[in-house]
Amino acid sequence: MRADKKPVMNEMRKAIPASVIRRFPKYLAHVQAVREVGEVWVSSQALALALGLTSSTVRQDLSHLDYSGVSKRGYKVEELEKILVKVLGLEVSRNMVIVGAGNIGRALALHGDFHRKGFTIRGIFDSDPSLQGSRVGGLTVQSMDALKGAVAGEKIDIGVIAVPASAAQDVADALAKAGVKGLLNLAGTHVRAGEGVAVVDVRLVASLQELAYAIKMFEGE
Amino acid sequence: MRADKKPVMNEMRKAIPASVIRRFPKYLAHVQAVREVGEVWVSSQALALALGLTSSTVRQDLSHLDYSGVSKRGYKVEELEKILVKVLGLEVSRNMVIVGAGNIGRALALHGDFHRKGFTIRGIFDSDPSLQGSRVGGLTVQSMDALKGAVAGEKIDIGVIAVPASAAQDVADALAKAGVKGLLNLAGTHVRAGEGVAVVDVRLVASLQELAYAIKMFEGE
DNA sequence: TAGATTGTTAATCGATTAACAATC
DNA sequence: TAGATTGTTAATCGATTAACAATC
Repeated sequence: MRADKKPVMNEMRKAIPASVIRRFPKYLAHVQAVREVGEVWVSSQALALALGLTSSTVRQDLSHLDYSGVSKRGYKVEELEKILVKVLGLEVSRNMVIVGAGNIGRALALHGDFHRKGFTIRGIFDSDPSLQGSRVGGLTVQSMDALKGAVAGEKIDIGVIAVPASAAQDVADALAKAGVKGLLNLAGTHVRAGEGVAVVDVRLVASLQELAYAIKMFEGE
Repeated sequence: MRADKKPVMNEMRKAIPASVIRRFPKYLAHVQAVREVGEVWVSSQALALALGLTSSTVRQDLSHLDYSGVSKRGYKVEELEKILVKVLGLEVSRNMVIVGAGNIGRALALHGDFHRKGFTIRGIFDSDPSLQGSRVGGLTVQSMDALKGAVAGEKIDIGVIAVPASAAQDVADALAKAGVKGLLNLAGTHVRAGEGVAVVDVRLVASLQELAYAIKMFEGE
């Protein structure tokens, strides 16, 4: 005996599948590139070719958006960009902190692209006292004790895990406890996070291992 | 009228699905971690819990390997590690070059983890003359003209694309022409490569945008 | 107009999950 | 031995592709 479904689903749009959401950033990057080159229209064919998909997949994906293309012409580049930005929630810019001031952590802190795309790094932290106090771009490496206050005080949404695998789960826990809502995990291990904290893995070594497999296959075992 | 299938498929093992191959690095990382901690056996349950999978998925995945677990005990950590290393083709170490000596390129060049995992960076290249000649760890930034010779001379298997999106396809073409068999793409755009060249994307900005979506959803639109 | 391209439905394909006999 | 865990088959679920009427 289950509870009935809501009799009227007012304004209830069905969720967009994760597989589709993961492709949206690719569409967005392409659409921004062609806009800068002055294109006004882009077809599902052209998108498919540029992104290594089928036009059928493209049309299916874009049908989840609150925007329709035009027969015979395709999608208006400017409109498509606008709606993708909106769906992904990119009109608001997000603040991040990085935990781990090794090579990777420091590089990410210096990487201008993130800021340009609306993700601003507000702090960098490391448990190693010998790194604390050193400068990384405009930031100073702080101790882990300072994490909680910074996240609360500066409205930090995203924590970046740039520490060795052995420390990754502890850092994830500390970031979640400090109140971030998303974790970007560059450590090679899986980290668990509670309800209300999203985790996305950046597969650095894993991607190289994937390549190693592909290369081995090419070589014919 | 098609050609008949080979009547006898001697030693023909069916290909392992890409979805499974992408999970193998995660299994491997975990198995190495628990080995270092002294564990001898690991069950599909334990693996599932640690990696955020179901035990059913774990058993399906591992059934593609040329190794069987043991009823009541699970999988032998040491054996599982060995077979995963073998399947992924990680007994041979691979040489890489990095194209792009910006923050990300330099950080990857300095990142010791890759070497430790069997991926050694043999050169770093940039088209910007003001960067050429500068030192990055033990390497000197070289011009793009030097790329072809280096790849041929040093048996380079993998090229890392660490340039802005606008240059990514050109760099991919240059690397493929120079003879690499795999591309690790850190630029935000899709790159195409011919037959015999594998491409794996590292989703840096895309992952942040995925997080932005998840965070927007938590916040309730 | 004629032709090209969308949005959508249906078909196919593949991946995940459930279930359970075999087994140590 | 009894109980726990594997390997595998079958069922389910979801994602991709094909096809085509609607349309500008």
